Amino acid sequence: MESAFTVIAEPSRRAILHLLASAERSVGDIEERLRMPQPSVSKHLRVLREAGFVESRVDAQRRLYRIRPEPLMEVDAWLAQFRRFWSVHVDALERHLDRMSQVPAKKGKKR
Amino acid sequence: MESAFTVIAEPSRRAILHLLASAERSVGDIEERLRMPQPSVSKHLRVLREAGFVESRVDAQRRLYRIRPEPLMEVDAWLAQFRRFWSVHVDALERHLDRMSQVPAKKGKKR
DNA sequence: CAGGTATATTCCGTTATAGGTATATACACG
DNA sequence: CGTGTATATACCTATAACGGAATATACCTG
Repeated sequence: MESAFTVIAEPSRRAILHLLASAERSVGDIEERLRMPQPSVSKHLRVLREAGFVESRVDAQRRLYRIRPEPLMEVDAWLAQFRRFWSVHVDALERHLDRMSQVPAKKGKKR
Repeated sequence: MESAFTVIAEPSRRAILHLLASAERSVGDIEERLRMPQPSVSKHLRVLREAGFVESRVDAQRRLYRIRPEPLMEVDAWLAQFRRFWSVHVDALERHLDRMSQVPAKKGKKR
């Protein structure tokens, strides 16, 4: 199977995923929003589907596609090993925000 | 310039980045740890360098390569739009771990 | 400056993939 | 059941990228 990384290497596929991030959409919907030929959309959706990024359900003649998170989580997990390279900046920002907000959050575990 | 996504689509390049995540390394070091021909290593390092993933410094005849976080941060930023798809599960895991750990962390903001 | 070590580059052949066009399948509805 | 709409697939071509082998460059040391 295609690796999650090679699948999202394609700009059109990232654009499709971006669209689906906000809502479930039909092929024709994607086609017109991205101004992309319909066979291209279908082909990219096939790749996305086979790699587990999306799933579809039938609605009359249309197929409605939506995000499946698993492969994206895999990418996220791979990225984890590098977060310490920029977490120092994030921590600095966090400290800054802590100083700014004078009301201490009682249950401070959630961001 | 090559997109950060296409650069990390290559398994050998992800392997190199993984190695560099733990320490700065020379080309020969990478070569033997990954059992990969030296020209391949150099060529992948060139791609990584030109895309901003790594930088090198000179140490006698050797070049020592280390991570630069910017392109990885870009990938991380792109992933952000999808986190809500699995954050519910992460929260569930977090609650589970909270229940498991009977000693409440006094300064619970850091993990 | 000669020889050795470390790394980079060039050249080449193979292969995978994206895009375009045409066509096929699926479903709805009169 | 025929026509229109929505989506999928097949076929083809061009191009880009990887890997391998050979070679070039850089730098150190005696």
